[in-house]
Amino acid sequence: MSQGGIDLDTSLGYLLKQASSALRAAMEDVLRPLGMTITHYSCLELLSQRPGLSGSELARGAFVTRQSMNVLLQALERDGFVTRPAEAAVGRVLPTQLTPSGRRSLAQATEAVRSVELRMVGGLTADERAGASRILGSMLRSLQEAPS
Amino acid sequence: MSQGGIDLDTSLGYLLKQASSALRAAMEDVLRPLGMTITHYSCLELLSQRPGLSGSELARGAFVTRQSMNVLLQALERDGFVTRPAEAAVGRVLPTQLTPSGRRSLAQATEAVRSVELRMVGGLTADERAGASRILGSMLRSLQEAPS
DNA sequence: TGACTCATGTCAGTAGTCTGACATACATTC
DNA sequence: GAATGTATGTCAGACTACTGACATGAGTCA
Repeated sequence: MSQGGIDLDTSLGYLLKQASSALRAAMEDVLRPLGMTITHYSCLELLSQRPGLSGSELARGAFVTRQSMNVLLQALERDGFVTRPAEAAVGRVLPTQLTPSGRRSLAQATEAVRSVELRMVGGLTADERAGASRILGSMLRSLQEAPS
Repeated sequence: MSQGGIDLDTSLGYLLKQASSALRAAMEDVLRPLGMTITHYSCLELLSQRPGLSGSELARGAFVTRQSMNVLLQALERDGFVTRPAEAAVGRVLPTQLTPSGRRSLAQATEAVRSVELRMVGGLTADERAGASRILGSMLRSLQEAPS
């Protein structure tokens, strides 16, 4: 039987949460002037790199439920940033595409987010960045395994 | 002028978000059977290690607003997990304490969360854990600096 | 002392996300 | 072919955490 709690000063989990929270706050700060939320930006960025993604796939990529993504997609479609076919060609999947307007909107946001990411890794060497990538990947895979 | 978006496959920011999201999901999975949310657990764990913290300090430690923490504290007080003086001894600060009941409730949650953290760092060597701590700390400090 | 700034606790309203539910379409299995 | 399981899109309601706002108390400085 272990004694005592989890030492927050040395816990990797708590540090991970701190870093992630700071990143989220920094991204919100630069996206707010553009009238964009993080989920909003994530959706456009995903569509830019993987055109034709379905709503469910976008939801997984942006770390929200497909219901939440659906609400966002309807707004983005209404505002002319994305297009979806009225009916599914196969199954129920509705492949989504960026419009030119959506691409323009994304371009500003990408620059803003890039500046945040550059600031975040600014103090790291190339080796440290590679190490961070490898270690975070290992932590991610371990967490995704079946719980003991 | 930079061209193209942010490559999600190599972005440290996206990887950080993935890892944090997986950690959150894993913690929710083990805390749900105990009828506890992450914020709920975080509040108790903070109080265990730093008795007498104010609501605002707890909010910062748990990464929520002081308004949200206030709602939670009122519920925890009502249910007998924490106690707060009816009036502030100095300023407006209401120092919060765990009750024995709160301590018992926390003990189970701590074990559950510890198992998640152990699984997360299970594939890492001691050197890698130290490296992760140093690198995440650097990223956190960089993000907390004034925006360029 | 008085003006100013800052931090805290709290109330109210709002926005974003979640859970629950249902219908539909494909894949797998017997 | 029928049954089952899995994945998707969507609607509705509930909930969580947020922003905005206000009052109060302490510290700072002229």
